[in-house]
Amino acid sequence: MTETQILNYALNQFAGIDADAFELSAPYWQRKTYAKGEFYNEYKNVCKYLGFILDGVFRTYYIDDDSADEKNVFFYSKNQVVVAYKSFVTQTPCSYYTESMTESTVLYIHINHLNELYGKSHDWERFGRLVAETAFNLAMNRAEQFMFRTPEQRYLELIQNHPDIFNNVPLYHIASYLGIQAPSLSRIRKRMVGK
Amino acid sequence: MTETQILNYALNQFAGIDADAFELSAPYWQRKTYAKGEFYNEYKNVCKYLGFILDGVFRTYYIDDDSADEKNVFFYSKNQVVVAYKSFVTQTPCSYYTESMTESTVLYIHINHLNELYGKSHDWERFGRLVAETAFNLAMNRAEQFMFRTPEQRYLELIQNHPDIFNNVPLYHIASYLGIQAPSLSRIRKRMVGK
DNA sequence: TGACGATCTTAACTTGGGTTAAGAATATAG
DNA sequence: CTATATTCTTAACCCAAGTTAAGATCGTCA
Repeated sequence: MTETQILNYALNQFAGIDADAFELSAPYWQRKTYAKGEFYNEYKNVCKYLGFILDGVFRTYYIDDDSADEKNVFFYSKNQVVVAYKSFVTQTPCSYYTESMTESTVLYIHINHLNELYGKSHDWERFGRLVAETAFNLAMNRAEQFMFRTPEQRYLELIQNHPDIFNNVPLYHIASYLGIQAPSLSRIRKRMVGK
Repeated sequence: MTETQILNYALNQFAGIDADAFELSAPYWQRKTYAKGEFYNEYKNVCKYLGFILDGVFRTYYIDDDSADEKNVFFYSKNQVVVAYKSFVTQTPCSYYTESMTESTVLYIHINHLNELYGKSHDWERFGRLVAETAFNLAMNRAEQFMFRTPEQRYLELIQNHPDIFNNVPLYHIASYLGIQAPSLSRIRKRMVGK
């Protein structure tokens, strides 16, 4: 499959974008490769693009003023959308950094073109709504992980639900995502060997 | 001001709903009072109504299978929307309970009527989008509170940003919302006296 | 393959929340 | 205005995560 076909297929799966609707969007998608550590969007920048990950893993992280260290907020991997959602929909500066953690390839579309598509087709309107719901679910899941689960439970769920991320990301980044320090994650892993 | 005028004003503030658009919706709004402890929506029920709180405080909470105790997820108070958002937009059973914590008064609208309004007016379409954004912000803020702040910081921010809630809710419910036990909140409060 | 840098684990100690149960303070109703 | 229920605080003990620094392991590239 060509990259365009992959995108077509994925958009159809995600939001029922049909061949005609995809045709409308075809001229707008651009391709970009990211080096490891390259930013998708930076702190204080307005996010103008919505990206579809063909390959690679991205993370968005927060830099704490006091503690000065990075806290991972979201991971995004292959066949997922990468976007600084709030910044993108409100076109306001972002509070986070979003960077590529590996060599990555992305197809992306500009917000103006997306807005244009919203007006042209119900399929794309539905896509917009589903991206909104996805963003909400992402945020809500994150809140629930912290409100209802222990670090150990969060760790197990990550391995279960996102082995692709677990297998491609250093443990100290996993720890940060789980809301704990690297030594704590080591202890959790050690404790679990007995089970 | 009559209750309808209050609603009209609030909808205009929130989403720029103009007089004509409000007129369209007027026949659909219903009024209901809730006794303390009465449910707005229950676990496993599909949330069919979006409510506007004229007076009172609501909470949504989660019941943990293991620990068996309630965990407060959101508070909603006067002049805010109360709705089990995910259940409402997807019309699927809710994972939470949402109940009134005080005597409350609500104006509510059925999802079918709201969908009807979306088709009839751009003002109402915008309203729908803004409710979606509000829900996202609520969830994202909650995630951020847990990812980036200590329990003490969360406590201070709650007092700062939501004194109305702080003043109308027992401390053990605040503790649950902050993700800690009541004795821990007492310790935090004691620690803070010195500052 | 050998050396360097990156990553992961471990140890020792500190800190803060969890748990349980008792008691103090506050509200509420009779 | 007392009795009762509700809410809040305190105490004592436990346990998990934070912190810091050292050492082990792993990868990579010259």
